[in-house]
Amino acid sequence: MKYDHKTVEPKWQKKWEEKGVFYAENGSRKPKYYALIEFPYPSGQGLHVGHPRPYTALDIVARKRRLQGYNVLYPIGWDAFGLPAENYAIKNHAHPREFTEKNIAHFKQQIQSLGISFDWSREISTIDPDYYKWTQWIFLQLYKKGLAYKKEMNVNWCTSCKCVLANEEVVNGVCERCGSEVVHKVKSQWMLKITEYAQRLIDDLDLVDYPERVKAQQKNWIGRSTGAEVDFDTTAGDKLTVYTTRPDTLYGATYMVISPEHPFVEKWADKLTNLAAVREYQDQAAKKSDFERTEMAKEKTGVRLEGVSAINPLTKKEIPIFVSDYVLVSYGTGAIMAVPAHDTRDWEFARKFHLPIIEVVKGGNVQEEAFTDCETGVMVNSGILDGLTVEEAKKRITEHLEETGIGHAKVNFKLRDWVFSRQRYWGEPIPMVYCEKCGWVPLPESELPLTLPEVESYEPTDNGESPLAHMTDWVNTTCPHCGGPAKRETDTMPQWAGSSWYFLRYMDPHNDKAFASKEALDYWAPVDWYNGGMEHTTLHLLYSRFWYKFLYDLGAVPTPEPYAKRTSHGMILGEDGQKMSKSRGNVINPDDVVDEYGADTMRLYEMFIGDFEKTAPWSSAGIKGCRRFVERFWNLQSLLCGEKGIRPDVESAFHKAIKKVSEDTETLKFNTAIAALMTLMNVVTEKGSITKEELAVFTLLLNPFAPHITEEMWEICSLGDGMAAEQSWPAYDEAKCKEDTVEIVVQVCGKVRARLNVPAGISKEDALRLAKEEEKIRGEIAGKSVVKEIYVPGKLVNLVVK
RNA sequence: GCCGCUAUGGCGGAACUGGCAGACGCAAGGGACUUAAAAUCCCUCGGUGGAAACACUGUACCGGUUCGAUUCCGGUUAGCGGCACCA
Repeated sequence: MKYDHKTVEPKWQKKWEEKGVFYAENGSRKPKYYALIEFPYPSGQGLHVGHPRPYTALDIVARKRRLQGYNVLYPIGWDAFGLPAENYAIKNHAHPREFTEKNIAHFKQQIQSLGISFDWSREISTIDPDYYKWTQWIFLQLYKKGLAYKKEMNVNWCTSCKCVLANEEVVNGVCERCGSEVVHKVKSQWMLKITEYAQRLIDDLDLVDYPERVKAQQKNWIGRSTGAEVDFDTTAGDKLTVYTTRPDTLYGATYMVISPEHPFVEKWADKLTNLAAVREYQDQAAKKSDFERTEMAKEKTGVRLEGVSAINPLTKKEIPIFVSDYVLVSYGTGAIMAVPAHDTRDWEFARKFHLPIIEVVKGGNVQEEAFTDCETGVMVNSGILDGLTVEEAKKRITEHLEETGIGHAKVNFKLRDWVFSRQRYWGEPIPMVYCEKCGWVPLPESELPLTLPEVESYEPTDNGESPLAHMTDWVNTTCPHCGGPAKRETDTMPQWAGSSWYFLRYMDPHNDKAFASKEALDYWAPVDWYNGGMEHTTLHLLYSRFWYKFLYDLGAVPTPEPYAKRTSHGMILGEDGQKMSKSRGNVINPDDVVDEYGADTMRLYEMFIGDFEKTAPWSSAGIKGCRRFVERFWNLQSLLCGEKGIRPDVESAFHKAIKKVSEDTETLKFNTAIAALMTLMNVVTEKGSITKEELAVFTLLLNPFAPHITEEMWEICSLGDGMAAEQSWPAYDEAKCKEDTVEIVVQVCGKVRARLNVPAGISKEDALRLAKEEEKIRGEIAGKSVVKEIYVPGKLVNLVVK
């Protein structure tokens, strides 16, 4: 009796859809459960075998929750704006929308063939004007609260995409997407003040259940540090303010450095006797790309500002000021006090420029290398601080700075504001208008959505303007404020905009009065379980937490954090252990797998492949093993016998399996859950028969993993009323998970010497007595004295002899 | 350099809270069925010695704690991910 997945799988997919079994209900009185996967970007390549891994994992959770009586929301949509569609459009003179919609249709058909229990009635797409109306609406709220602003700034510019990038999108000095060189350009950009939320984005990680590595990465990225700002007097008269995390080393500051972009260079121009050399250095620094700047990091460079010097506020000594690109304009005050004895970079610089190195923390040899240890040292050469530990000195000096007005304690973050404009067509238009008289004016909310106009050319311009800039009819408008002539913003939003709030739209996707109703938000928020890739930790995950917190402050959402629990899946590699790619020729197409083995086998295999959180190589032999399991399950119907109920000799096997599967599906251990089902299969086939009740339990346990074959089994064996998907999750009895007799191990001095079969509840005394009576053990302990007896209930006896 | 993580058979991987290392699956070898093959079923399967019972040994490496360590502690090595001149 061969199992034919090609007729069974489409049959059930159709039935589920017709009956709407997976539709979530708003306003239900049942407890809710919201499971979420990252909505895909519908690329031209179609579905990858990596996609079904997280989809199946949360599908198992969602299906199990439904069987447990929850009203489950498990939605999907499309993150459909994005560069590939625009590039395709440029190349083929087609509209990016057509291309994207074709891809969506393809993705949808592929995903539906996997039997994932998504609620398709809530499908959304970020390119839908009814959707991006609310993306624009949120932007307007940010603007109204002063969290969106336009600023001339030095931005990352991808030379190939001809577009600015957020800091998060620059990886090793090149464009994250295309790998091309990234250079600096001064441009006027819309910015979002994510820095305003830096502290809360760290603090509220305590409220959520995320993997430690995700929390650590976000904290790292936000980069909080504590220290002090200190004012140094200069011979030019101006105070030069620096930020330092080591105010304790202030007595050791022997020179200062400002970044090449620091405004004081301009301010002091007429006082500098070597202005030409300084200008030359600034020009060189400006020309360097991020990549070059990182490469050059090995060798320190710089120029002294001749004609101006600073005064160390504690030692009152005059110290030189340098300009060097090892100081970044964007962090702290763009200027530092250099303490070569206790900072590696300052030490290198001091060595190169023959500057004095003064030890202020004892413990190392500062002529050999910088001593940066904060734990062991004691302060020296430091006036009021002498004899204190570093920690004490930090506290003492900060008090002193505040008393004398020289400085104050200060917290700094590495996190930068979010560059929000893109010089591209295929994104949400930014709903802002520029009026000569009124400046930037937001579009009235009643005019949303501001839709994308049809253009003829999608080619971005070399001067850095969006293709929309050519659309004079669209660009020229009237000022909503004064009614005079005005121009629209022609930059669009980044792809991260639509994905920063999509999970809220699923709660109430057809609402035209609000992004979601209060009732829907109160019922569904927060997301109970959100699974997604590690690569989004400092991008999407951080951005969406920021937007959600902003909405929380507006009173628009009910909880401080959007996602109660976050997990991450590992990638699926090619059979050769390499990342799948066309050029390596190791790509597995999910359509082929579904066609040959069926969706159930594919799902089981992707869950059985290994630790869910780790990468795992595809194995075509491995998937055959899962197909074998599916067929063995199918053949259980031939073992059906006339007996009733769950029979005593297999009862504990069933209860153990229910327990194991129930628990493991909650902790991402899908591989061992399936192993438990395989073990149960071995027990049943060994026994050679199965009752209807036993088969019903088996079928329900397997249902979340392999939904199609289990529905078919449920139906043809008449295992109960309705569909398998409409039943209740099997319950186990802890007492019945235990066997009547257990095998305990008898060790002598920690080495296994015998095994005993004893009744499960045996007492310590009986176990020890039986162990000592055992033939083998008697021999081992004869003539020796037992100095210690250890008994671990139901597991082992250990006799320590001398 | 900093932060986080990992290391177990031929392979993917199990092992609760310190208690039988290698569950489950794959591959391999042997056998049954078959004219043959596929499929299916049965047996073996970390290493060394042994016909076998069994013994010794074994979870990257060195050391420690413990009756007992894959698990805890200290150190080393290798690999993965993130950040990186952030003062």
